[in-house]
Amino acid sequence: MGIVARKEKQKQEIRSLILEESMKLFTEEGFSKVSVRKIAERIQYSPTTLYLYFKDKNEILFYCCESGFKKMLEQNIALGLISDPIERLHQMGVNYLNFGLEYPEYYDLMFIQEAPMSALIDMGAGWSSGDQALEALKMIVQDAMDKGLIVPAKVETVAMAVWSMVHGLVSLAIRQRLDKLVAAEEVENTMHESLDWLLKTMKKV
Amino acid sequence: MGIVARKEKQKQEIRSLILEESMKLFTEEGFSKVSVRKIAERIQYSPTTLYLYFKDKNEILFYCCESGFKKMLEQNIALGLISDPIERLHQMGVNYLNFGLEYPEYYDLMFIQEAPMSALIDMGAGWSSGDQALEALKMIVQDAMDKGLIVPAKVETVAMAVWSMVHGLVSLAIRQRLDKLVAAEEVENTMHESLDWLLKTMKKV
DNA sequence: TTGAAAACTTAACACTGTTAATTAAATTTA
DNA sequence: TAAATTTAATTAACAGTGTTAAGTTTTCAA
Repeated sequence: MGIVARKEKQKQEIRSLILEESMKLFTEEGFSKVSVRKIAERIQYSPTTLYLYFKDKNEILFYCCESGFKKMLEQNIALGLISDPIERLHQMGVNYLNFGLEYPEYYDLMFIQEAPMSALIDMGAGWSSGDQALEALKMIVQDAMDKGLIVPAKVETVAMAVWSMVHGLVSLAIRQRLDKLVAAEEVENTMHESLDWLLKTMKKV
Repeated sequence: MGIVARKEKQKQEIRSLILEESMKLFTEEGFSKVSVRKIAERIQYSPTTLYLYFKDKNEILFYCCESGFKKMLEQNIALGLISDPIERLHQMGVNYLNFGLEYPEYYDLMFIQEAPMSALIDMGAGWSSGDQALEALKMIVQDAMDKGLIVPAKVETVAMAVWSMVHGLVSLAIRQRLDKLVAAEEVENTMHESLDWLLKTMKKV
């Protein structure tokens, strides 16, 4: 059975090759410029070969997305060191903003485009990495409430509010909408001020 | 000079015809399905004729966007009747959520897609209708601060926070992300709860 | 009625995702 | 080892996209 294992390994290697090159194309040329043909050309295969390894383009995008989440979660490992829930939540928000502004193409894919979600539905799979991040958020909120740092409310409600706000900030920024509210060079600063404002405001006095 | 005026009028009529049919296509088939060829077919013109009336597709989308803003602003005329700034802000938020959930394709175009913004930059024009809505938001926030109903802060910071949150709610909902946090049938409800939570939280005690 | 200007269309380019049919390579069987 | 079978990859094609250049038809003034 060694031969069948090797074949499987080779198959996985080509899959990774496709995904790696896709993600390079991503960061280099942006979401809208990534095409099946371009990916194929880069890995020196015919475009249709990709369909032997992935159902369609959406599925490729989905897996790129997954790897974006890993990238994002890495930034959050240092968070455990912060004991104060509000401070931890704040740092989580700062990380979120920074990730979005530093890797806008990834962010676009992970939270704005519908392609990866369509793939997810087609595959009948779960949003494992995304769920993990949301679970972390809910736990912090719960923790803050348990310690009486914020006014009690439904955890999902508060988590949704916080997530929506940071997502709103990043997505409006990425899509050039925030510079309609403040001068372009002040956008990033004001984004952080808005986040600070939220956390200060929700903190029980 | 009557003849030149009539010609101009005819030209405007075809422009409107293009835009109207584009918007129908929009609400009927969704943003991603709108193509130059489909619009052309519907108005019984050749696809290339559209380029005699608009620079490119983005410009068409931009004007559709503008009309979306008009639709949105209409919902807000009754707002003037509410004297309490917080209550007014709340109702404005509710309207925003409702608009986004009722006309997701319009919302997509107005706040998520980058096409209309690219057109705006190409045209060197202003975001007149969008600016108007943002101005209204800032004024309410300022009013609330003047009346001592919320903690003083930079108006732009608070306005950005509020806008980002409602935009975050709508855009995450539209892109099927919120049902990762709450069951699909509870999404709309929880969205409103999150908005309520924000306004209750930011209200000075 | 002729000639210029305006309005519109046809043909084409360079792309896109995707499928069916075909060829080439690797592996198993006789 | 040679033939048969399975697997892997490719070519050709379809139906669609936005957009430009060149050609045609229509409109209107001299």
